[in-house]
Amino acid sequence: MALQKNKTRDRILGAAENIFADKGYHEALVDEIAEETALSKGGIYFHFPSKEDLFFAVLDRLAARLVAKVEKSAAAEASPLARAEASLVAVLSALGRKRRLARLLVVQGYSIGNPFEQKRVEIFGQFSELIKGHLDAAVAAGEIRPVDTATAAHAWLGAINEVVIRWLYDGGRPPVESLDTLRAVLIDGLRIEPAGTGA
Amino acid sequence: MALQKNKTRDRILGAAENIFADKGYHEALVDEIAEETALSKGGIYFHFPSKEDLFFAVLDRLAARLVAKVEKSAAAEASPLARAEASLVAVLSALGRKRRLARLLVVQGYSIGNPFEQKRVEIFGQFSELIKGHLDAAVAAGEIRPVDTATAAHAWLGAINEVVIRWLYDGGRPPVESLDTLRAVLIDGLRIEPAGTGA
DNA sequence: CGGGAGCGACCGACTGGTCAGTCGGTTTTT
DNA sequence: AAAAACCGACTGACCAGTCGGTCGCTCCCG
Repeated sequence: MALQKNKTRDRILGAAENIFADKGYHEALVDEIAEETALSKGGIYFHFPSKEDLFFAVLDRLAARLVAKVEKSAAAEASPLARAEASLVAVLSALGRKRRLARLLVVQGYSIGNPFEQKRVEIFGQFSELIKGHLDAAVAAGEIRPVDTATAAHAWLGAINEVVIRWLYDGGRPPVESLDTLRAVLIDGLRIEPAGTGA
Repeated sequence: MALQKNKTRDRILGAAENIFADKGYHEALVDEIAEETALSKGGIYFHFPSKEDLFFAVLDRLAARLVAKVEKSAAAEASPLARAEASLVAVLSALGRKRRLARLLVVQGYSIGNPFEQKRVEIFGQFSELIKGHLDAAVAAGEIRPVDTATAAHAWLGAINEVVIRWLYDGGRPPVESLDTLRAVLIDGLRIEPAGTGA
């Protein structure tokens, strides 16, 4: 019956979420998901046409849950900027509460296996060290406020990363043309203006 | 001879860079790389112990080139903040000039195949739309300066993404504890302060 | 009221294609 | 002649997806 069908579907989605979160897409076997569901491989394929579709369904479900949560927190605020800020808080705390799901949504989704993620972290680390060095110096020189420069450096990197990705996929204008906006977003908030208040 | 060996090694790295950039890790076949190098598979394996090692060597080479370029531009500037900003510019323009390599370094390195990247873009798109909406409203309400809200939203997302990733791997404090820094970096630069100058 | 036809849900052994990596052998260099 | 560089057919493991079949339920017909 239809009800039963959806219940099983959900069971599969739940199990798949676990397995994918633990192992990433390539490492996860459909047979494992079947076992965790107490179903057979055929049973899985009765509900989903392919492993890929199953994976996407898992991601969709996860993203939908997160979007709902974020929108709810935003709705509680009065001003637009406060709503924006509330979204920021909501995403960070939601992801922070569920490490495994964060992993799935944020990296595993497009990852390849553990050593690869390690390498990615290593390479990005080089760049964030570089940025952090400059920010530290800027703090020391009194050019910017004394923030947590490590985190700020990661934020910079992430921002750059994402802007480049959007350019790669949306085929929009090259990343350099986003510079003004990035400067406004990333730098101006840190700056100690001669005329400004500071904190 | 040693020199010859390194020359061949470089030829392999170059070919591998191309293939990996085009197809991503999983889709790229060692046989293809061999063909592009005008070498046999065995020849490749004489120089690299595994496909994975080869891939990492490609990434290392790429990252090293980029780091060098970035450090060079930074060195030309006088103040720390200017050096930080120069790095930002250098990364963006370097990646912007070489789309394929950007792809390799920024996404393919830890990607899984095209449909997956598509899905990732789709899901992240939902969130950036959400953020963009709030930023647009904040602009309309005169709370923040009129920046390119789409780009700003992507920058936000990327920053969040990266902060979460660092937490996942470095096992540091949960992401929410980075909030103050993120607020400083992401929000304060946009804010139109009652006392501030603005532009 | 029994039986059997139809069907949705599920089973699990099997197939077919794919590739990373190997290895005995050949060529080139020193 | 020894070693280094390279060849390429082959293997072994892997795993997504298939397919003929089972099981239990409902509904209709005699």
